[in-house]
Amino acid sequence: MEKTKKPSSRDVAREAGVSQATVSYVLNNVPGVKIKEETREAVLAAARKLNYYPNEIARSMRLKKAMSIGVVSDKDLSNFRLMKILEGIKDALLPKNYSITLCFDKQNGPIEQAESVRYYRSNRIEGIIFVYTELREEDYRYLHEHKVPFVVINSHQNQSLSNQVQNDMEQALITALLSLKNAGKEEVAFLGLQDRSPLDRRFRGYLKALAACGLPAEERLCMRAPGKAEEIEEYLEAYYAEHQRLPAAILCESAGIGFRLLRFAARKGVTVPEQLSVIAIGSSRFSTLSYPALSTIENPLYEMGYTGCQLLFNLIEGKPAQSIITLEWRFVPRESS
Amino acid sequence: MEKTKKPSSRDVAREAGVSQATVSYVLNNVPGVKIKEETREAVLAAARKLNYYPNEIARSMRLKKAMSIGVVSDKDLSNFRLMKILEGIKDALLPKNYSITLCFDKQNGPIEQAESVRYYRSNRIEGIIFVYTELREEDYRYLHEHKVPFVVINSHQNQSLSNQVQNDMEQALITALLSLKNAGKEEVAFLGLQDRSPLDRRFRGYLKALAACGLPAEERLCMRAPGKAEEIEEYLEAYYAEHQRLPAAILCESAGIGFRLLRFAARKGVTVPEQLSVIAIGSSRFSTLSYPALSTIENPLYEMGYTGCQLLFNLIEGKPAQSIITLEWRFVPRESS
DNA sequence: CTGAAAGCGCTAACAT
DNA sequence: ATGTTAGCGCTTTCAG
Repeated sequence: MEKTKKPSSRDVAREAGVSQATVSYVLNNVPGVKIKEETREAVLAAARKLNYYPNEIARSMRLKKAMSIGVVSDKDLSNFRLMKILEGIKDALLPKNYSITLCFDKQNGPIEQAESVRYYRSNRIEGIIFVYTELREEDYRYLHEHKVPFVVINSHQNQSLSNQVQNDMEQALITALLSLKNAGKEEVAFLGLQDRSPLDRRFRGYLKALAACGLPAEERLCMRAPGKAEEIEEYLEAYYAEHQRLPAAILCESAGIGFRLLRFAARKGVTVPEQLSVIAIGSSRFSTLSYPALSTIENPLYEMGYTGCQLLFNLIEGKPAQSIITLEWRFVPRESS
Repeated sequence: MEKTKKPSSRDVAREAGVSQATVSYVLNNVPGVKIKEETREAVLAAARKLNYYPNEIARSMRLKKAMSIGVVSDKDLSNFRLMKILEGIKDALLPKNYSITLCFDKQNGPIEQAESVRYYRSNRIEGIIFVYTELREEDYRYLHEHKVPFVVINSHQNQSLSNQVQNDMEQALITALLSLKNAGKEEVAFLGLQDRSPLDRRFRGYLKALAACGLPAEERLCMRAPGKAEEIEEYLEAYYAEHQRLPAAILCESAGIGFRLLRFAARKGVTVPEQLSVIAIGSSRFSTLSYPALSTIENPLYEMGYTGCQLLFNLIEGKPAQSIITLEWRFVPRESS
């Protein structure tokens, strides 16, 4: 692929018979600089004739702005989440002509060696959006100390840390439980994994919503499986063997777990939603494709991306801004409840 | 976020008591340039002391290399595909220290106005990877004419066009059909959409594999639904009403359609795989989460990304390279067949 | 209203 | 073995 030399603003200037400065003025519509209509036309014509497009790298260099922001995700995140969030980020970026640089941070190493942070130090990006389940506290500290503009978009964070797009699922949770209650299902269990501190918030939300709805909270209804999500069907098997039945309704910690519960119910011949109502917390592009379609409580992914990005720009531009933003989840009933 | 001025190579030079050139030499390990161990140490020490990291923008500018490639996807693509491909691209990029710039092209407009192409013209990226179901022929022409380094990664393309990572599913298809035949299912239908020229290849592959396996091809077995994927259950309803039964085995055009067929079967009380075997063409992260888990014929997404990226680099660097690469699909049996 | 000139941070001849 | 120097393509004072 031979490099056909691209014209520079200098070439355009020569072609139009003006100076380079003038070219810059008209092409950027620099405010406060008046250009005679005649010269402006000449420049535009020359640019078109030569097929000129400004070199963004040179521009970046001069302006000392990378014109790009980095987006990182820990790989465990469902792709659906990330893509939806990316769409939101992109739309927020569009009017600014910024681009998205995808970063792939290794999860284990110290954050100062993460690709995203290296990119920032090298001026390749102006800020970082972490789409993480959880950013370690030491990483927060590091980023703050080094004045790296960043925001964290997540749905699991327990504490209210700064630079964060948070979300509130309490109301949606109550709406969901109420719909169960109205359907006569007074016995609502929670199914999740034991060792998942990032998702604890969901369990606590469940407990809180239970109380708000006047529903009983019993030990038997807290189904916390040991091990990994892949093994949850074994847990259900054991639970079923012990209790000889499933609760009337089960709220699942994640969509993945919801699907597995659906699998289990189908295997056991438990009909959903007649004998068992299932609702999962979290979005999935598969929700409408399972049988029955999975009712979910969804986080506003697109909006999280959009606002997160705006937050980041406020940080980059040093504008005063509230550094924690909260968005609402919503209950989307489908066939399984 | 106040900009704490970052040190430049000049600062490092001053600190180490050497020239800027020397700094560049040691930091880049320029081949053919010998530096006294002593000075090298001094430079390294100074860099560490000042917390110096080279400004990649300036470097890009000088080198006339953007150090980034653009990746575009038409939004209809399942996210799973894209993410897997991105991982492959990333790994191919890693040793080169190139980054990924995500581009979002509008699907309808002319390609010369697409973001990816604009980024290329502006020197923000050095080449483009299109993860497209189909790139229009006029777009191919445009890209070639303007000498834009690009490759297309897709699984649907009918014709053998250049700069493409292709794939061959014939063998995998035969393996799948054979496994059906061995299970006594001699009647294998194809379920897909009518108006989907990009996916026609799959249908033709089915026909070919059928012949190769000595299986009959009947009109009744070609289930081509009108309308969109969302409406396929209605089509199945009609088909069922007309024939009073489903074929013994059905090969689905895509994973999404496979899931919908599973839904339909569950609703009708048709047991899978006993009464009906289901196999879908395409990868999905939900294959293991449906009930029963969906057997699929999967394309080598990661490898497609990886090789696609290498192909692109050959183009960028002007190396001679075969411009069409073919990778093999593979059959992954699960519970539904 | 427009031009001349400086310089962003880096690399690579070319000198020494 | 290292230093000098000249730009890369752009924006932006500062003059005119």
